[in-house]
Amino acid sequence: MLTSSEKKTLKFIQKYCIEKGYSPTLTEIAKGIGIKSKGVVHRYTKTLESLNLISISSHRKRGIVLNLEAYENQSVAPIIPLLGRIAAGQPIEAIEGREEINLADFIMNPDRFALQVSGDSMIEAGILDGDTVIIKHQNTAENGDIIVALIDGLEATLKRLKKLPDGMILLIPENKLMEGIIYEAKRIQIQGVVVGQLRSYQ
Amino acid sequence: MLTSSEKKTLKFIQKYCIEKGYSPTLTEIAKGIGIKSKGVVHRYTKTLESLNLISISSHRKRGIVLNLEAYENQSVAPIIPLLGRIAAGQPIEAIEGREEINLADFIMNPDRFALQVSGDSMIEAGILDGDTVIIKHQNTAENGDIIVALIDGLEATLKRLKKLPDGMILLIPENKLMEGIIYEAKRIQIQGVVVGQLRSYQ
DNA sequence: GTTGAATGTTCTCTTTTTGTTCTCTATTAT
DNA sequence: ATAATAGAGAACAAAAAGAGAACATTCAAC
Repeated sequence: MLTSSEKKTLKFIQKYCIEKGYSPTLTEIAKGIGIKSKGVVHRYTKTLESLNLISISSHRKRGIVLNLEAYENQSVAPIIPLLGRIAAGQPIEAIEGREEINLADFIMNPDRFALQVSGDSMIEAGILDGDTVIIKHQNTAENGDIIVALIDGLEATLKRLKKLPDGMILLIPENKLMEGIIYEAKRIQIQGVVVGQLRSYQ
Repeated sequence: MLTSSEKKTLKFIQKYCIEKGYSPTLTEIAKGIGIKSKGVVHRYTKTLESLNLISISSHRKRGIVLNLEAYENQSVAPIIPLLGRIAAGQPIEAIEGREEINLADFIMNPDRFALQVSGDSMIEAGILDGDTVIIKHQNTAENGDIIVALIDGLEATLKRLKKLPDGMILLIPENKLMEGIIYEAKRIQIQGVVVGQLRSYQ
């Protein structure tokens, strides 16, 4: 098990390598984790090396290499490091306060369930064929929510909700090729609201 | 059988480990369960150890490790039920075999990290401004992969990769309003490949 | 090549934090 | 009354964190 300083050191190295494409010097690490002694940093990196988390080319400057395979057991939690914000044409920008993203917080909750999306009707909302959407089970929704609606108790569909002033309900697909359809409110039963979406590229 | 204080202690340790990825100190536990004496906490952890619920590395700081048994009754796994497939105009179709989706399987793995996306350059690939992408850290990629590329060791960007026959590299944004740019291979450093994407609507 | 600044390595020392072991007291249930 | 459970807190042991000096090696500029 790593001590907290060692963990801090590893995180700093990881982040630095991702952002810059080369590894930091001991002094840079020291500054990065808020201490003054590079000797101490050397001790930490040696520990990380002995745990096979990094490799060090002896005496080489910026000679640290991340061992990408070896991050197991580091965290039991569904937590992945959130390194920052990426945009075209700029270095990766740090996001203050948030250093990791907890998938459990992000999506999990008792009243949630997942649905796999089939079809292209929500493509312009960034929900593609094959994506998984996380639904919060509830019977009401606000204008603009993306909902799972049951039409006539029979057909289920994923659409954006708009309540019309005359009490009718408009279900809008997010696809230029398709048109929204207006229903009497009593024909529509709201099954849940989309609270998350995820996609795997593997 | 556990006393209520011991139970409280175990729960706190479990929660702490899940959230932080490392174990709490005795003082942190004391504070967490609302008492002042770390000596008392030590007694509780010793009991938990004797019941094989946790393991303690003697004298090590943050040396507590959860034992698997302590885990299972806790339903800690990041699992949400996967109810089926939804498409416009049909009842929700059950997916056989898969009844739940494990976020850990889905996205987590040792060498992953997350980046928050800023900008619209990948909008037609369903990656919107503000989404989080899960990156697998690797230095090579295949044609068609969406990659984090470092240009000239300076600018970081998220683009689709195309290796041209003449050894040049084309980075393609997924946005009709933007154009791909061709670079010499040596200017481009691949930092990772997008393996997942997620979005929260909350 | 030679040189010098930058960087990595190896020490020793001190301080701080944390774990361990006690003893003492209070409360509660049987 | 007795035993079990809670808790406070002191005293000490050990680990971890950190400073910093001294030296070795690289590497780029000359």
